Amino acid sequence: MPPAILTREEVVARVMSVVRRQGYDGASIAELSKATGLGKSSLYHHFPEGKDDMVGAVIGHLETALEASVFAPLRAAGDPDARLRAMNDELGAFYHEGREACVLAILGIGDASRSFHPRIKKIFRAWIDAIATALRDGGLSKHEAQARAEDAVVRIEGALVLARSLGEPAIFGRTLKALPGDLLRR
Amino acid sequence: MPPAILTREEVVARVMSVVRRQGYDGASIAELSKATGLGKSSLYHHFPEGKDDMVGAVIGHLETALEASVFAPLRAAGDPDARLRAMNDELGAFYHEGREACVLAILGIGDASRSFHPRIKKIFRAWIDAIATALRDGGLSKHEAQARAEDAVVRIEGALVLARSLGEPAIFGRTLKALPGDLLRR
DNA sequence: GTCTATACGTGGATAGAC
DNA sequence: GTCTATCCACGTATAGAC
Repeated sequence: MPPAILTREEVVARVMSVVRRQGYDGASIAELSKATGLGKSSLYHHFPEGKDDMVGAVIGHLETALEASVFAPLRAAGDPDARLRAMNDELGAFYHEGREACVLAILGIGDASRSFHPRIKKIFRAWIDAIATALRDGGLSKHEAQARAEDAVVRIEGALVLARSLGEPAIFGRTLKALPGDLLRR
Repeated sequence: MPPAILTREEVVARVMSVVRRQGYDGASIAELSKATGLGKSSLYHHFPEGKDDMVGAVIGHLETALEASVFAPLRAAGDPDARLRAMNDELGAFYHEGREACVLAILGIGDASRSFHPRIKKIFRAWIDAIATALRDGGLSKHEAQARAEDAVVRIEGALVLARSLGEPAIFGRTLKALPGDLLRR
């Protein structure tokens, strides 16, 4: 196979796609090889520590991608309601309007991938804090902003679970749509 | 090993416990054997179709247990607020106050256990419908009751995801506590 | 950087004695 | 109903040629 058709980013994206659907244990090296178009040995060349390395790269991607496209805009200046709606747009795309599961949830729920929990935890914390910042700018008290931000992530994650479990992606869209108003209500 | 120390129910409960923590693919037969105290062959004696049979029994248990302890009480006569609080009590115990993950979510999110999706779906639907019944009795319109009931399950599942991902079981308790008031608000 | 070939453990599942 | 022993496929990972 010709060298380097895919960039590392694209490879990581495809690994993520498999982990999303199959979970950590279900994402076999053979599957990842097929999904990336790289032979097993090529995968090990790029990720010397093996599977943990591959999944770790996925988390690394999430850390930077979510920070750039979701968290930073939530903390930036501007109308809080608009910032929340911008988050919704990014999430809608990221989760394919509710058709794709959340890697954070898949890795966060189980004991299997416990070594990743600290990083998963940090991402969720950063997300909650970023939403809370927007809500404070919307005039809510520090305490109320934190509580509602937590509830926001709860609802987003829950909507993804239910959307996939029921085979009704629309649940995710409905949940997102209600968020800005509910969160900023006084 | 002496015969029949555990009833079938207890065996199924232990299988559930492993699936909850390890997921479908992560729950190996060896692990299930250890958790139940039954040798591999004994497990296959009780569940001739193998792993799918074991997990299927877990779902069967959930179907009857949730119906009896959660759904039926939600639909029964009585004060709607009290019925919702009774649900909370059951859920608190069932999920060990947020320390245990939801088997329905674990099996519902991924593609691995796709054959179980129809049954998972039915359970979630029954849950939403039962909550909606309580909310209609609380004076909400059919449409509003259905929408809020869906949101209730969204929040419960999301709270379980976040509680485990953050290692903060208390998130689950807080979410449950807010539910009855939020759902019945006019 | 990619490949083929392979090592070695563990996966799910079965045979057959007791 | 339980056990020991075993089967074979597939899991992760590595060796070494190109």
